[in-house]
Amino acid sequence: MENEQRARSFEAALRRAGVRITRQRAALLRILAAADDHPDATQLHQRAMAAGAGVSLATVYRTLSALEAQGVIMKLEFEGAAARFEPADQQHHDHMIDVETGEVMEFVNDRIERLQAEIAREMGYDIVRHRLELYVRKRR
Amino acid sequence: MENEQRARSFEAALRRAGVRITRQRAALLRILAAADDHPDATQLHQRAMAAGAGVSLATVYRTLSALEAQGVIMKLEFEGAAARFEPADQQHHDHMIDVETGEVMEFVNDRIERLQAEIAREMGYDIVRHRLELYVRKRR
DNA sequence: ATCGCTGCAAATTATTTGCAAAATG
DNA sequence: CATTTTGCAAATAATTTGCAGCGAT
Repeated sequence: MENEQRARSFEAALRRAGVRITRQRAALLRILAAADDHPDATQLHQRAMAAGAGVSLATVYRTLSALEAQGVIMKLEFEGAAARFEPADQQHHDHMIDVETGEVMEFVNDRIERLQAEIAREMGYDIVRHRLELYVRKRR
Repeated sequence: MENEQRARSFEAALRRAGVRITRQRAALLRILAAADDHPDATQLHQRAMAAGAGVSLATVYRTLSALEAQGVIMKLEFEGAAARFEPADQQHHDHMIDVETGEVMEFVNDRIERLQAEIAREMGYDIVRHRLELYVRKRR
């Protein structure tokens, strides 16, 4: 499977930055590489435990911070919920959250991206990062 | 001053909804009516105390919840910070946060609003609410 | 053999809540 | 006067951290 491939590339990035790959981190990297549902710290902890990797929740948090600092994952803070995480090795995108089911979807829109940069520029600023979330409900 | 006017209109909305106007709430409403800097609960508490209104922080939180439920104020949850609040009697707008100073600015862009609705619609959803925040740095 | 990393439990931060007393409409 | 609302302190929830021992390079 290519998830293993992805996990290895994450490890490589970390090694390059001088971050040690421990048993716990290796396990979390594989779980993150396989996740496509934006899990939160508790879910990652449960998955790691289910996978037989003994990891404490504190270590999950510490690892997530390290991975975010290295640009391997991105932290997502949606309204009224624990922080969720997603691998960062993908195209930039924004999120759409179904308020009924909690499902998180991704979307890309270049026009919006350009308009944002334009707005910031007009006000004399450069965008460092941005956050665009659409809280939606399935149309009936 | 017209802030007093605004505070009264807030009170009217609450009375209409059967919410009691206590000394503490009246004080907070005036502080909110005069605030144009998106204060958080602690700041509102400090301002209320400074204004001589004895209010507990718990009451500040409970009042803010009530005001939000009545649509009098909006709660803003920016990255890595306590929730901030702003009066809701204004045109819809999004926020731009200077990552260096923490300053919060407002902006409106109809094209972005339309594009968002379009994106949701194309995916079969209706937008319930959305959040667009630009974290920026002053251009040099 | 270093120096970073982990587990555990205790500490933080922001916010919420139970309960008896106080205040509003 | 019937209900809300308040204050206080204790409870939560998510996340962070101190410290002593363990383990990766």
